[in-house]
Amino acid sequence: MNSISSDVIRGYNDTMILYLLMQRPSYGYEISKQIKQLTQEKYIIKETTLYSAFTRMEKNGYIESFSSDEEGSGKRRTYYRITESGKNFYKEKCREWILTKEVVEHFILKEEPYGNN
Amino acid sequence: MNSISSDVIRGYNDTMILYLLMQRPSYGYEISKQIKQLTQEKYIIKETTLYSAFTRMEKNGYIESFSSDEEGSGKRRTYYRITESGKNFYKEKCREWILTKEVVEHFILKEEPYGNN
DNA sequence: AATGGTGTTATGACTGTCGTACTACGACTG
DNA sequence: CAGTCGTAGTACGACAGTCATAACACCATT
Repeated sequence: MNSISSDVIRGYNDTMILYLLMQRPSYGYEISKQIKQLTQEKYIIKETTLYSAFTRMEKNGYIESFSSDEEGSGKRRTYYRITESGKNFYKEKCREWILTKEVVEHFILKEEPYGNN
Repeated sequence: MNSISSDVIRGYNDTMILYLLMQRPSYGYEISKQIKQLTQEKYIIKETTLYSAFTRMEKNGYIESFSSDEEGSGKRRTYYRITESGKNFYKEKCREWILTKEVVEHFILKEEPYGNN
């Protein structure tokens, strides 16, 4: 087992999604692909987690949805864009991450890279 | 607000507790004090969270409880010590933390220390 | 016609954390 | 000596985020 449990990443799903939405509006399937790629498959977000994050964050005013009235075909997608409030939330989360790192690292023992046991 | 939300630290409460139990057997109240001190009050674990972590981890075989038949007075305490299985779990969690850091940091923008906007 | 990739939604369960409240003992203090 | 503070733990029910499972729908390729 060398991937990441959800309890550990919990609380950063929103941050990840918002980070990607800060670059450009996007939709569920694309976001999930990007997370997979960026983390080299170390973290793969579950569909249900992703979509429920969307609805939660929309309810909180962090993102806004709009339909892709793309000229072309019938692929129905719901796009999301980040709001100002969402940007602020994201920045707060980034600050919180710095703190969290500090806190957690007090409780982590690093193994010797050339351990001899 | 400059402390840490529980969703973010969730999944590391166990790790923190186990870290402290690796140094010596201990009990709830002491553990909670130590976490508070070590993090300079940046993180304060809730009683209920702590004690439910104890019962969960004992059930999972990561820790064992024993009563303090301390010679002295009637202070009733339940001590816990870490098991071999608990040590392994802890080490796994440390490895996972390294991974998690890598993963999350892909999605974090660091603010310029001398930002000029 | 079947499969695989794209794209989303619904439902109900589970788990860890939390708020609130309570018990209990000892020591200090006004 | 009643009240408060620090120590130490437990009970209960609620809640939020994640998950497993499943289904729907369209398109392209085989």
